[in-house]
Amino acid sequence: MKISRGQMAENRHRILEIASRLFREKGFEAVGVAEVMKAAGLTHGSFYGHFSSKDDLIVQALTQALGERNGATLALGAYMEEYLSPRHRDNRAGGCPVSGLAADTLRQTPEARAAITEGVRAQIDWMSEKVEGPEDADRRRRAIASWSAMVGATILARAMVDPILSKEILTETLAWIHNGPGRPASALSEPQ
Amino acid sequence: MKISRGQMAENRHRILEIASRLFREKGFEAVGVAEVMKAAGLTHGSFYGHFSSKDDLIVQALTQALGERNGATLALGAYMEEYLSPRHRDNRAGGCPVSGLAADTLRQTPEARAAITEGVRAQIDWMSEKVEGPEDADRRRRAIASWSAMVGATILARAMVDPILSKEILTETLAWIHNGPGRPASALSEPQ
DNA sequence: TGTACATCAGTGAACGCGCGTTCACTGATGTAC
DNA sequence: TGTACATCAGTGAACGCGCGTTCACTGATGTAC
Repeated sequence: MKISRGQMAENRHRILEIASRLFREKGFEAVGVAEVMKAAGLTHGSFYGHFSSKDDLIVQALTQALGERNGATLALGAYMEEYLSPRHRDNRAGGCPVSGLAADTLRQTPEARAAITEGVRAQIDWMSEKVEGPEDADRRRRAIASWSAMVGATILARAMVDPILSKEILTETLAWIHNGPGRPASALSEPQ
Repeated sequence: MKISRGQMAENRHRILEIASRLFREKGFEAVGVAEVMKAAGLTHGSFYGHFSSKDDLIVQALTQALGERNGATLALGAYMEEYLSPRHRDNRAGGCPVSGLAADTLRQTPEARAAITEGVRAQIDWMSEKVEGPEDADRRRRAIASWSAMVGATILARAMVDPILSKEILTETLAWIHNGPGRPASALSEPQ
């Protein structure tokens, strides 16, 4: 049956929210259209009233997730600590879509890759402004390298079966990007 | 028809080699058993004479790829330059299985995750020996952070649709991990 | 060394299943009067 | 404001397809004598 326009907009928003979380948790390929719609409390048939295809949903969900910019209000140091915490490592569904989906997106449509490209560009620009350094080029370099390390460490820490190695990757990467070489790890606050 | 024992061992080796390349190129989920067997010049039916399941193939192929340790004979600096080169970025099928498959492996069986865990552990140990630093703990920290940055930068550079941003991620990450902060990028040799 | 036969790697058709997508239908919404 | 009807979001069965896996069969290999 037909529903109100406001209800329909709400439904679309809920589908995107749920799809975004499921994609981050399981990857694009492992999540089905029917699974998303069921989790949104709808049947799979109405999916194509909202989106033209699963690829379309992927682009929309990715764009929305990238636009939310979770911890962007934090200071850079606090943001890095949160990003490289066990909490973020263990929160794939609600975590950063770049570390959760960058490797998956690489094999998706050009539209999806374009979405994550702009997300990464915005992230690097934002970090470049916040990071310390004598010149713009130094700050941008440090932002790019730190961001690469944050994404890589998160992906590696999530893949490890050994919790000690997993935690070590997070802690040592944080110490390196945040404090630079030479500062002892014990001087850092230990999250969790 | 039956074939000789030597032929069978050759076939098994060829299946693993091809599977390893296809997995790195397309991901575990996007590569089918039939596709692997066809690429190996066999029919899909004989697959289960070599492996107990697709999950078993994934573990075997991952273990073999991780064991090959491509550039481990290079000096660390040359290894980093090669790793963060456009050549390695564009050579997914023949490239490092960690940057190619770590994000995929996270959602695989515990056996596959255990395989990549040991690969990462060996990589960190190897880099810790080669890296410069006053104490063991400093060297290990630098190895972990550099490795995280190499994996993250490779994944990000592969996902970008903008070739300038993609190259910048590689170049700036290399400059940071290899030379430390402050050294101008222009002082680096430019691969390709 | 030569022969007879058991072994078994590979073949190819078939299976059950879940996927993305389509479509005739339903009935509440929103609008024309 | 009240009524009649066109619109269209959602429903649920159905589709074609490719997947991982199974299995009866084939015929070259390897072995017992």
